[in-house]
Parts: sequence; C-alpha cells; structure tokens
Amino acid sequence: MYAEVIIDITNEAVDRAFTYRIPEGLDLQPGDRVLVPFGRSGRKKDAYVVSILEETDLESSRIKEVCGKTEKAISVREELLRLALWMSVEYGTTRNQCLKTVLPVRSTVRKNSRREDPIESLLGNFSENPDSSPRNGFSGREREIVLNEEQKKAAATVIRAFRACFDGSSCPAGALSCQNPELSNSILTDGPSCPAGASSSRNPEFSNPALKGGPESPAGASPYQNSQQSNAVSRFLLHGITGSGKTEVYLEIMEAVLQAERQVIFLIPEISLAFQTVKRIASRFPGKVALLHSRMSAGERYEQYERCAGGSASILVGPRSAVFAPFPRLGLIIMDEEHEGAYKSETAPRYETRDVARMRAQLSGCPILYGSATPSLSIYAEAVSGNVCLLRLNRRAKEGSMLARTEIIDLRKEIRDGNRSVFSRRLHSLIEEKLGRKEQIMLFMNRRGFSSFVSCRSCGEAIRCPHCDISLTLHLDGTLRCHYCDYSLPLMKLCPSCGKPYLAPFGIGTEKLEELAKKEFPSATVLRMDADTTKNKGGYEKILGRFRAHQADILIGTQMIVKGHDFPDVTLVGLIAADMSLYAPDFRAQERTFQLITQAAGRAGRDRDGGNVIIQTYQPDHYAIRLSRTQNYELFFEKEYSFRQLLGYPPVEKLMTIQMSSGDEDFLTITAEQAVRSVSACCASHSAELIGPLCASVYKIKDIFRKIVYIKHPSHDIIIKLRDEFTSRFREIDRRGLVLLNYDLQ
DNA sequence: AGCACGCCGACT
DNA sequence: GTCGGCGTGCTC
Repeated sequence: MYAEVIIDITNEAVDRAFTYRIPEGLDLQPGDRVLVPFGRSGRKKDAYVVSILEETDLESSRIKEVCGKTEKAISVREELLRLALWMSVEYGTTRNQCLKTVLPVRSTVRKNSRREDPIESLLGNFSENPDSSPRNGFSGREREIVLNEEQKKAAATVIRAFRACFDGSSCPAGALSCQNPELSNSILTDGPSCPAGASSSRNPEFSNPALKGGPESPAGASPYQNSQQSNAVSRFLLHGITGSGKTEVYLEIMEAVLQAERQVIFLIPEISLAFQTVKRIASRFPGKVALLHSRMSAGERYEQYERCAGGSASILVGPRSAVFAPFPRLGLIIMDEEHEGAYKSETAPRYETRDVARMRAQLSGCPILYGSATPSLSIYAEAVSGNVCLLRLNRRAKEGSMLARTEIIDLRKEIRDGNRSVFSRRLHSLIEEKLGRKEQIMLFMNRRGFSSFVSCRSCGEAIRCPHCDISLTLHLDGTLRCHYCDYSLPLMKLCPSCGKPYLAPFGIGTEKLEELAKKEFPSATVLRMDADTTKNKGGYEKILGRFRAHQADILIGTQMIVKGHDFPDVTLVGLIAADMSLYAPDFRAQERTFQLITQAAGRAGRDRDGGNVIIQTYQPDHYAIRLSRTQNYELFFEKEYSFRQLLGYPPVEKLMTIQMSSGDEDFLTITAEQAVRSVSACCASHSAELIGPLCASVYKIKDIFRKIVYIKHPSHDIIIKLRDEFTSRFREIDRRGLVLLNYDLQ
C-alpha cells in the first residue's frame, strides 16, 4: 500500500503529492499526519496524507517509506481534507497552507494545566462590567420563548429541509456525493468516486430551494441568474429587519438539529460583537457549546476542536475558522450577519467564509442558513434567482417596540444657511433634548478610508472617474486618481460640476468629533470608541460596559459601535457624515453605506418608542441614503444590482484581483508588464477583460511595492483558469519567485 | 524549503 | 590547479 502525502513546506515548488510506501502494520487514513524522509538529505519532514493507493506507476526504487504517524491528531475526516484541497484551487494558495488552515494544529500537550472554559471566561469578562442589571445577567436557562408566526414558519421550513437531508439516507451524510464540477475535478487524487445514486437518496424537493410551503417561492427564470449554480445543497437566507428576532429562530432550529443528534456550526463575524447571542446559545444548551475566538492560542483552539470531534460539544460558536469544526455528524451551518466584512480572510487562503461554508455544507450534505438584516448583494441575488430559499421576518419581535423615526438632513442646506458645524441644527437640538431627559446618544462617524475624497461644498458632488463609477482619490502629489482604471487628473480649483471654487478634501475623524462634541455640549460626558481607544485588551468591553451602565451620555465611534449591541437607553443615533463611505474607491461603496446606515439606525429605540435617527449627508437624494431611511432593502437591491449589471461588477461578473508584491520596484514593474502582455491574448480569446498593471491604492507598504491586475469575466471557472495561466506565465518570467502573488476573487 | 550539482572567478 | 560563489533543478 502507498500513501500520497503533501509535505509540510510552504512553497509552490513542492506543493504536490508525493508517494510513499506504507510499512507493514501501519494503519493510515487520509488526513493523518506522518513523518517522511524527504529530499536528498533524507531529512524527516512532517506531511499530510491525502490519499491511500493500492499501486503506483512510480519505479519502486524511487519510493521511500513512511516513518510513522506523528501524533494522534483528531481523526480528521476526508471531508475537511477535501475542503482544504478545494480551497487551494479556489483561492490559488498552496495545499499545504490550506491544510494548515483547515486541519486543527497539534496542541502543546500540557498536563495538569486545566484551561478555563472559554464560555465562562467570556461571560465573566462581561459581568465584571459595571453593568449589573439582572436582565443582562447570565443566570439559568434561556427561558422558553414563544415564537411569533413568522418566526415559527421560518424555523419550520429549515427544520423540514434538515430532516429531508438526513432522512433514510443510507449514504453517510452524503459526504462523498459531489455534483459540483469544481469538486469532482479536484486535485484530490482519485478519491472515492461518488456512488451514482448518492444524491438521489435526498429528497428531490430539495434541489429546488423553493420548498413547498416555503414563505417565498421565486419563479425559476429570473434576471438575476448567475453562471455557476450547480448545487445540491439546501441554502436559506433569513432576512429579518433589526430586532425581528433572528436569534430565536436559530435557537429553535438548533434544538431540532441537536435532537436528531447532529451538530451545528454557528458562525459569527467577531465574538465580542455577538456576545449577547453567544450568551443566549450557551444558556439554552448548557455544556454543549464550544467556542472559538480570535484571541485564542493554537492550543486553546485545538481543545475546542477536540470537544467537537469527541462529542462533548454539539455546537461550535466562532468566527470564520469555526467553519472547519471537525464534527462527525454535522447537521447545520448557521452564518449570522452574513454581510459582514470580517468573514473574509485577510491572510494566506483569502477565503470568503460564505463560500467555504457552502462547500462544507455540501460535503456534509447538510443545510446552511445565512442570516442578516442587510444581506450581501451576492447572497440576495441567489435568493431572488431561487438558488437560496428566502425566509423573511418583517415584524419586530418585541411587543410594542417600533422603528425609530428617521430623518435625512441635507448638509448642503446647512451650509447655505450658514451652519458650518458638524452638527446640523436638527441634530443639535435633538441632542440637547435627549440630554435633558437623561437619555443616551450614539454618534457615528465613518472613519473608513484615510485617503480623503474631494467634494464640492456648494453642490455636494464628489469628483468621480469618467470611466468608472467610483470616486477619485486624492493623492499626495496633487492628482486625483481612479484605482480601477488608472485614470488620473490634477486637482482642479473649480468644481467640475457647478464651477464654484468650493472644492475641499473631506476628512474629519472621530477624535475631532469628540472634541467638537465636548465643546458644544459641555454638560455631557462623552466616550469615544474606535480602533485607537480599544487597542488594549478588554478596552472594547470596558467602553461598552461603561456606556451601558450610563456612565456617559454620548458615545462617539466608528463602525464598531454600530454592530450588534443594543443599549436600551439610547434614543438617538446620529450619523455625522453618512455618505463618507459612499466615496470609497470601491464598487461596494454604496452597498456598505446602505448596510451601515441600516444597522446604525437599528440601534435607536429598540425598546421604547420615541427613538430618533438623524442621517446627515451631502447627498440626500442618493438611493443608498434615501432607501436606508425607510430600510427598504428590496428596492435598494434592485437598484444596486442593475448598477452592477451595467458595469459588469460582482456578483454579476467575477472580478479577480491579482496582487504582485516585491521590494524591488523595477523588477516588479518589468515582470508585471511582461506577464500582462504575455496573457493578454489568452484573456482576449476568452473575451475576458484584463486591466493593469496598476499601482495598488497604497503602492508601498513597509518598503514592499504592490501592483495590481484585474481580470473580469462572468464565468467563475474561466477566471480561475486565467488566474492560473497568469501565474504560470508570471513564474516563467520570475523564475526565482522574487515576486509574491496574491489572489482575491470577488 | 533545503540540498546537490555545476559552471565561473580569485585564491593557496 | 582548487575553493567557493550562487544560479538551476529536484525532491516520492
């Protein structure tokens, strides 16, 4: 018997399978870690077994023998291995890197060192806060909550699908049935072929997500159809306005999954943002919840993974890495706040958790439930096209709670009327009113994008690129540039749209705002929360705790104050410059803006009535702003989608970003240009758009120069193919691997 | 990643 | 003539 292994060396040159003889009496399975002699030196190297072979074409004299298993790693199932190998193709990273991401790392075996239960420590951390009101205490089981009709219906639909998934299927979890071409031509060397009828054991109703009795049944044909959509997975999108009680629905469904002795992965963008949710899950299913978070050491993570594999935990709550939980009988993946940017990995395999989760669900044969008040365009497009079953929650769960009154304030008018302050007159008077009533206020300032944009204070127009529908970025040399097509022009004196000399770079940060607020409202206590004030450990919780305990009247902050938490005493949310994120050099700017405003507005008046939201903007008529006032997601989606369609942006077409980075600027420039010239014909023959090389928006970071190439095409597979083509052409030029390549697929 | 092999310049 | 630089290529 032979084992195909991947050596634990992160280098493209050895990123392939090597065959070793398995010594007599050694039982190896895919996913095991082994020690093998490698290279001329015959040094022992760590390796991962990817498959077991009966025979091989290789000359037997060339084959060395496996030394042995390194450690008794959690028996990682083939499923996770396949997931890793799929990721290496999808994201263009070495298999070794993907395996390291997916498979739990060995724990530092420490005896007698009882680690603290992460759940206890998380909740303990929070209860140390001055907040001691009993309603937030962690005591007893989550009380049985009566669901309203909408919630019941949504939960029932998912539970039905879940049952259909596993009912009478003799095929173990359908793990090996892969209908997806991306998977079947996967590099996994002759993995067990799918039994022909493997997927037919599934309920046929299942491939059509428009389930009978489902709340939504979109018609088959739709303008939102996407090119790649072969999926046997049942996927659901729970689209509920803020405060509509998505968590109750999750709990209900999880209960059913646990009863069927299956396990659940519950994904959240960031643990501190969702601690209330974590608390509820932990109290509803005491002792059955494992937890991951970004601050954990490898050993602590491993311990949690072990609980999943060993059966002591049935639910794993955690950020994106929780999608790799080694559950033997995975029954459901829940992905809360699906639209969140934190779901995208910024390192090695730059994966999109949404897609990895989908593949994981497909491999496990289990359903997947996405939840959001403001779903990403990408997932909603799939819901509209019928690939994902849409479940809606339109009612606020709590009796008597109502949406806050939302007003849009035109800052151009403020200026015309002589008010140059960051506070509009309306916001100013509301702040005073709320302060007088001892109610709390949140002021939100989007600091995103240090690169300032230039807008006209008279007409409100920002200067935009004539070739792309995004705004231009002001650079230090005084030119305005487009980061998508490299168009540039020097900064003009007069506004190109109204001719008045009121052009000004826009840029006030939270610090400035804090100063202004203190000056303007001297009686109020002001807290500021942003990346600078939450740097040290627990800073985040400290500030939130203080605010919750009403030790401050006004909380000023960036995105982070918008997410998750609800403060019962907050009755006013002010968005100081709601359109700031609108001018980011990114085609997603509008989507982000809409999400941000909608989420921020959801913070006000969750419990009591009389909540107010003030949206200050220079562009009161922009659809992203206008539609967020009424939280009209559907209309926003339609508008935004047709805009993307027009320009061929994702999710309508796929956009591959290839980043090349090197410390040698001249070499980088030459190789980048040569590589682009060399693949341009190939791209043209597929009628794919090839843009670049351009300088990255931040060209130099830490003395490393970065150039960008974009490839745009509707087909996912062609994009992948062209990426690989580009890579091999590039490596022909840069044979020594001096330039680092990074890929990002949108 | 490592390590060997090999082909050129500067030393005992 | 030989030592050692690193460019090139291979590792089951």
